[in-house]
Amino acid sequence: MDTPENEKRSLNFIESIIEEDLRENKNEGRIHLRFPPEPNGYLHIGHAKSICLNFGLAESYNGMCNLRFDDTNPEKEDVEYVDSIKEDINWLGFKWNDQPYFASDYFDQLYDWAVKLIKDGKAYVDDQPQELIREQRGIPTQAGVESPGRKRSIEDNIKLFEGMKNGEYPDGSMVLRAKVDMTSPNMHLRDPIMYRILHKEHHRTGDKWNIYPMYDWAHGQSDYIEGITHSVCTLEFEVHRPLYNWFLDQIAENKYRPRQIEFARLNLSYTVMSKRKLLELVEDKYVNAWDDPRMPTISGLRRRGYTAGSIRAFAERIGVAKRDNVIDVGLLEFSVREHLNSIAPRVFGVLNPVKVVITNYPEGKVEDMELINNPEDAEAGSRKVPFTREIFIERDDFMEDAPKKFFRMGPGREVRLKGAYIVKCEDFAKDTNGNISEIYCTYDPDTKSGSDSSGKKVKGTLHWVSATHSFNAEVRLYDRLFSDEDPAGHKEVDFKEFLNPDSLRILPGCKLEPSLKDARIGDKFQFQRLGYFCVDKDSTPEKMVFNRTVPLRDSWGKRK
RNA sequence: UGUCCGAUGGUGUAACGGUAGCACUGCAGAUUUUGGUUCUGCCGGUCAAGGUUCGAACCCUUGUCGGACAACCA
Repeated sequence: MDTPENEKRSLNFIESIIEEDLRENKNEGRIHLRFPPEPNGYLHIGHAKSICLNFGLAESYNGMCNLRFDDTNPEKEDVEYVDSIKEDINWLGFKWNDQPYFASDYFDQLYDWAVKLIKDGKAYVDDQPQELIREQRGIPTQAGVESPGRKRSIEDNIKLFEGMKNGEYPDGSMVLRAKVDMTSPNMHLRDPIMYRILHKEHHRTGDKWNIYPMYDWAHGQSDYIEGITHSVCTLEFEVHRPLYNWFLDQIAENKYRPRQIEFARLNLSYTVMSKRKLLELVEDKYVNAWDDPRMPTISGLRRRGYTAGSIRAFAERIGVAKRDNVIDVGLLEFSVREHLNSIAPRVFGVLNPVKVVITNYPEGKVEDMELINNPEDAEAGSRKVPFTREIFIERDDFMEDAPKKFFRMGPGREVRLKGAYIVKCEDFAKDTNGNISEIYCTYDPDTKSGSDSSGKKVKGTLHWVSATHSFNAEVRLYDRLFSDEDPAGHKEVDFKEFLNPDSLRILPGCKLEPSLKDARIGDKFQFQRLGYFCVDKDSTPEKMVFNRTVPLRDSWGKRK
């Protein structure tokens, strides 16, 4: 702190590698990363970890980070996804170097390099059926057998490969394979497929190509073209690294090589993180959309009310390493609360209202009570909230037979109405079903907030809204989408079996203080004593809709 | 019977051969006109066995456990 020159910030293993490279002046000291999403789905919190890592590394080491779309599979990819991905990265607050890059921009170069490999005797066309190729590959514990295509002449290979490119052959009829080693214990080195035939329109190259490169043939080469120095990816690509390096060695013209570094992907408790499963939830309508506030997508979290800052703080807190990990979803919630606590204006909203009549308060009288907007932020100022004879309080804040530790309202008890008066409960009424229908209180005029001369001390303070000035709104309460800690971790049980039936509760008749009428979509508030809420995009001038981002910590509710 | 990777409190993550620290969670207390925030304290950990060393979470060996790899997906 005061001795920064002596203090060594602890580094994660990737930072250690980078600093060592810097010391050795590798790549003339350039630091250049990339975030390479496939545009086949929406980004989720796991991607956020990767985004914060890559762009964050570029920021802290004065380097650059490219956004590159890994768009080599037109069967799954779509512009809808590239747009959402750009939006999400922007929203998180990161700037990519230059324009977004696309692997599809390198198709010509990739093709030329493939031809070079053929000419070098390092690649060949295989026209065997897919099943045969798979069989010949063998299994991890047992070597594969070589394809007859390996013996084809260079001339024939060139001709066939050209034919593939020109669309002379049907889908699946042949592939281009690298000639590496069918006996390698690493499956990825057993003559991996470089190109497949796909007569499919690509969202950027149109119908120009009838063949598309595979991931392994596209990725490292793209890194090379862009001058990437550190190619950071997740652990499942670790076994690809020898192939990544092999391909680079075939095409590189100097000693520069991008270096692939793998880290452990994020797992969150009570959450599924695979794109396939998230897509299934959307397509089969288990949730309403990709940005459903229950989704772990960046767009879902944004709509839920999460701030970019809280997600970045979360990513910082969870760290980066190579061991498998499951982060408690509570840590993500902690991160939003922490941020929202410092910035969210406090307001009154009653979710489950019950009417209180203050019998000794004059009918028709309105007092504007001065309420602090945010005790954490002196700049936030204050606002006026109207107080009247009839108000609403939270149904949960009243108990007919209240235990000793219950600090709220009950027959004969005194509580403070925050920012207003201390009231005493004198009586209550029930409807025919036995539910409390009205509560009758008296107030003490000497206890007005800010000018209390009574000397009274009470245990409980309640939020409230004026029955005549508040307005109705819909509030949506969210709970975790899955009831199991690891919904995707059960071999015998489909993850959808663990869907929480109460993940969304809609409260149609909530009562909000009048100042909230001016709130706009995305605005965030602390509904005092309840939690953090934001205005949902479903809001209309007639009916406002609020999402509960996260409840406040509740040491009372936990105890019960 | 294959190759690669990993193993530090309940959960994450540091310690780079020299006092096992930090965050979240949990528990206890203080403050509080939010049972919020803030503050204080506490509980709790190096997978196992050998070896190297004055000294090992860290280096070596063996074992155990976990993960990844057998799409014309990325």
